Amino acid sequence: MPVTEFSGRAEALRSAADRANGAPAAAPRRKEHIRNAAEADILLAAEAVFARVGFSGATMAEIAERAGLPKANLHYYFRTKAALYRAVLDHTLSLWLSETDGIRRDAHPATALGDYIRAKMRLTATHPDASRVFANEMLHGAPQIGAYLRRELRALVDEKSQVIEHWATLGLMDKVDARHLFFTIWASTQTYADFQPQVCAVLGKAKLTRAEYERATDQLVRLILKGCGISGKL
Amino acid sequence: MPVTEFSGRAEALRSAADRANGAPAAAPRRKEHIRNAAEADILLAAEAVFARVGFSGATMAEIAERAGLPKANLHYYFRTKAALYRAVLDHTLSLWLSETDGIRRDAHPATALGDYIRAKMRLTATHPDASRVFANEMLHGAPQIGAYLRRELRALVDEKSQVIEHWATLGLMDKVDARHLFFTIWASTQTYADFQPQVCAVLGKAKLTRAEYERATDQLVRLILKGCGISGKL
DNA sequence: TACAATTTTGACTGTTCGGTCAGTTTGCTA
DNA sequence: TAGCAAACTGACCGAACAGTCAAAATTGTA
Repeated sequence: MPVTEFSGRAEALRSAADRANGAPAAAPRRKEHIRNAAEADILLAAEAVFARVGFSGATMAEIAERAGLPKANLHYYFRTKAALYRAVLDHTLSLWLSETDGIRRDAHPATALGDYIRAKMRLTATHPDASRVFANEMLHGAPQIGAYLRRELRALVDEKSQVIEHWATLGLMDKVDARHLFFTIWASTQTYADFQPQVCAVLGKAKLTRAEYERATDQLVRLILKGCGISGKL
Repeated sequence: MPVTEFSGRAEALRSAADRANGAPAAAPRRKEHIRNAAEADILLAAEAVFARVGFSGATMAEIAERAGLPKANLHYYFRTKAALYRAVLDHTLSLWLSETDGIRRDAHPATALGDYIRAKMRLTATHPDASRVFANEMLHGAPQIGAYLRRELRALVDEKSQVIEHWATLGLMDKVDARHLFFTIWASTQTYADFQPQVCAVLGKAKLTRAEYERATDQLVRLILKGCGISGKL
């Protein structure tokens, strides 16, 4: 679900570059795999570079080198650096959204919230660069995705907050401010990507191992469930 | 306690620019107020600009304009953009450190941790730009302050973690991984500065009010104390 | 007041980087 | 295989920017 799109029609037929650009008109179906492959390579390289040095710090030359093609070719697929950045952000946001599905009235908060935290942590572990690009955008005032946050994200959180309040009225958990609870969950999970140097320094490790992630996840789930007064199961 | 310093002698006599630079030799004591005032202005302006657009995005021209002096004058006080950035970071870190004083063996975890969280949140509310500059540095791999993290910060956290483990053996709280608990506290508080656009968007507010900060603080203190099995008081 | 050191400043420079363009190559179709 | 559109590329350009410099102004002091 790209942020920068307003219609929604025939989306599958248009490429990420099309969406981000305005772009060189529809390709005759067959050659699309070339486009798709090239775009995927570029997006991956761009994500890594944007994550490490931010938007202004990134150079098209470095992204090109990392993607293994000449700079001019980058500009063939993505007209401007800004367009490429938007495409990376769009790609990232589509990852972020789908995780809240388990938060439904008929679920039990222990499993629903526990699974949500676990899923969020897994995403952080598997896509740290995506997390960092997102964090960077946020840090700089969210100029690109501010509208998306106020629309889609806010609506989603409103809906899920009602579910949580419902659980509270059923006595399944304490009355909490659900929105601030989300902030806490998001922050506590993403910090393992965004602040990785700090985490590694304090733990005295060169990198975060699978085991360390599990340790962090277990403790966080326990802390938050207990903190919200959610008992073991059922 | 500046990070980039190794000696420690006669520190009060040397200015921030000296420390960051290598610098134009000691001034004859008397005129120092000019230096200090200018440096303070510049650091304030630089913090704001670095926070908004990051290191690479910031221009010396913009910082100069914001500080109300010509660009060349900036370079008189801080030789390079990198030196200025370091000075801002140093200034920020000195804020960050002193907050853990209340975490001592003879304190009760309810007050010690509660006060710590409250202090951290207050710092976030009063110095959001400092938080953002720090976050930015972290996000980009902490090239400047990595050594500091591995030395001072790690030692500090090791020490405080022992205190928390001690509390657990006394039965005052659950056995938790103290280091991960710190990560959670840091992330959950700083998110109100670093991810402010997201927070505001979800809450449907243009800016975070004093009341909203208090609401967030109260909930976070309650959540974490209860989550760690720390009972009301005494 | 004369002087020396510090501070201030506008003008200038070399470099880096986003973006363009004209021309070539490649892949598909008839 | 001819023809055409898409994909690719090296060379180039102009703007933005960090950093320099030489000279002027200010400040403290003897």
